[in-house]
This record gives sequence, C-alpha cells and structure tokens, in this order.
Amino acid sequence: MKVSTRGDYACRALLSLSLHAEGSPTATRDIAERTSLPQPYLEQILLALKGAGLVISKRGVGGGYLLARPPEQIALSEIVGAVDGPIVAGDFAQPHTDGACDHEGRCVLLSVWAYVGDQMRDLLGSLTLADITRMSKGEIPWLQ
Amino acid sequence: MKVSTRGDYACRALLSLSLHAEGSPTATRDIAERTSLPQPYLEQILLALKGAGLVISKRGVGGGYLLARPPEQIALSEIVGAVDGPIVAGDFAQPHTDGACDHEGRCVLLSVWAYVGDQMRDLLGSLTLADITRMSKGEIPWLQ
DNA sequence: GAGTGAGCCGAGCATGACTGTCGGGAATGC
DNA sequence: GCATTCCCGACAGTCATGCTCGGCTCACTC
Repeated sequence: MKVSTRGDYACRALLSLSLHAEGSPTATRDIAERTSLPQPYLEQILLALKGAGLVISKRGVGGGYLLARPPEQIALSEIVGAVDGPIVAGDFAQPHTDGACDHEGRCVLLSVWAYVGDQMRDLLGSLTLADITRMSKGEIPWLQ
Repeated sequence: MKVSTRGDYACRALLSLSLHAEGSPTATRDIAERTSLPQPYLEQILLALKGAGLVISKRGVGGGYLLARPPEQIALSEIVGAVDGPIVAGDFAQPHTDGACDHEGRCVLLSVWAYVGDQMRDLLGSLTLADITRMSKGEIPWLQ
C-alpha cells in the first residue's frame, strides 16, 4: 500500500506530540506550526486519530491533543491504518464466495497480495512512535 | 505501495503466458479470454510490459506475445513496476535538496517510507513468475 | 499485391480518491 | 458572556484509475 500524505502527516503530527510531550495538551495550531502542515487539514487528521483512540482531546481554552498511550505502544501501522484505511497491498474483490476460482490465476495472485499486505502490516507494526522519536532525536540511527 | 488492478492484471496475463508456454505467440484476445480481462485494457498493459522488456511481440497473422525470459527470471517486482511505476511506500518530494531538514520529523519519516518501500521491493523481488506458476498448478503451497 | 489478422498508439471519458478550504456549531474555562 | 479550541459537514479543484474507441502499421498468406 502506498501511504498517502495523510498517513505521513498523521505520523508527523504524532511525532510532534511525542517530541513535545509535557503532560499538557498541544493545540492544533501549534502542531501545524511545528510541522508546517496546513492546519484545517491537520484538524481532520487529528480527528481521525482520535476516533482510532490514538490521541485524546481536550476542548476549550488551553485545550488540544495528547497521546492516548505512551509512544512505545503506538505502532506506525496503527497511525497509517487510522487515516489511510486498512493496510493492504491491493484492494480487490473477495475471491470465490460461491465456489472455486473461476479464472486463471486469479486466486493465486489474491493470496500473494494478501501475503504482501500482511508483511507490510507486520513491518509497520514493528515500528513504534518511540522508535522514530528516538531516530528524530538522533539517539538511534535511521533506517538505512 | 498499493498494487493497482493494472499490476494485478499484468501478473495474471504473464501467468497465463507462463501456464500456456508453447513456443508460439499467444494473441491478446486469447489471453483476455483465459483471464477474463477487458481486452482493450489488456492491450495497453501488454504494451507496457513489452516496453519494460518482459515480453516480446510478434505482429501479423499468428502473432501475439511471448515471455521474453524464462519465468524463473521474472520477478513480480518487475511486473508491478512496469505497469504501476516504481514500487515505493510513499511518493513525496525529495528531502532537503538545499540544506538540512526544515521541519520536525519530516526527514526521519521520509527515511522510514524509503525503508518500507525497499522492504516491499525486496519481497516482490523474491517472488518470481515461476513461483506463482507452480502455486497455480498446485505444485507448491500458497503463501499463507 | 490484396486481404486479413494481429499488434501499435493516441485520444478521450467517467468515476472516484486525494488534498485541501470554509463556515459554523459546541464545549470548556476565565 | 466571551474567547479559545475542538468538532463536523459541505464542497471544490486536481489527478489517478480503469476502460473504450478508432484508426494505423506490420507481417503473413493466397
């Protein structure tokens, strides 16, 4: 799956929250400034992240967003999945709901795409927000 | 990257060629019938595959397409790359061409997406047309 | 050399996703 | 009651995708 800019933006926003975690909420505007993302768009994204339970929000003056869990417990797969939909390698119709494969090679390839999607999900699942936070701080080397 | 229906179609077409390899070219119409893909669309795809050097064509009566190489030497990454463009996890602008990272976490995530794209390319590069041909024939088990 | 079967190729088109913007409503705290 | 901030729906512009159509070109055969 190709992660869209939404997925990238979501990760950058959460990374920003992780880098400046001080217990108090961070306003959308501040996140937008720090990451230089378009603020209204970022609002939508944060809303989706809230819906997925990755952040919690606080309204009113002094409100904003907080990570719902420690960064070690937030995988990139969750972030991307929350804003870009399920992580799959190809979104095709389900195979043979009523019988066997009707056309040459169709189902074999569907299984291949499913496998690739699984691998991708595993990979993104093994990377946590804490990991990229440490990378960002230079504490651990970047992925080569 | 999400493989589009084009990528899926391309693989199915080449799989069909691999399954019915008899030395003589196979016409687009026959491939379309066997795979039940829309023929005009399939034409475009085969043209792209030809451009990538994966198939060779023969014009005129009795013409059609042939695999340019034995199936063992055709990786899925090549097929998908030929019709869907380069296999990447996110097609964002190149980072810091003129200096350092300007915005928080941007480059770290770019490196992450690049890494994920590499992993995906490796995975698809390790699967050959011969593999899925054997899977299709039931000679080896499907990927789980 | 005329006809036929096939690949080649460009144009076009409908649909939907993606990337945002905008305006207003609702909650919270001073 | 007022400012601040999240919440939410609508909408618009652009682009990729999936696919069709028509005609050209090449090669083989009779």
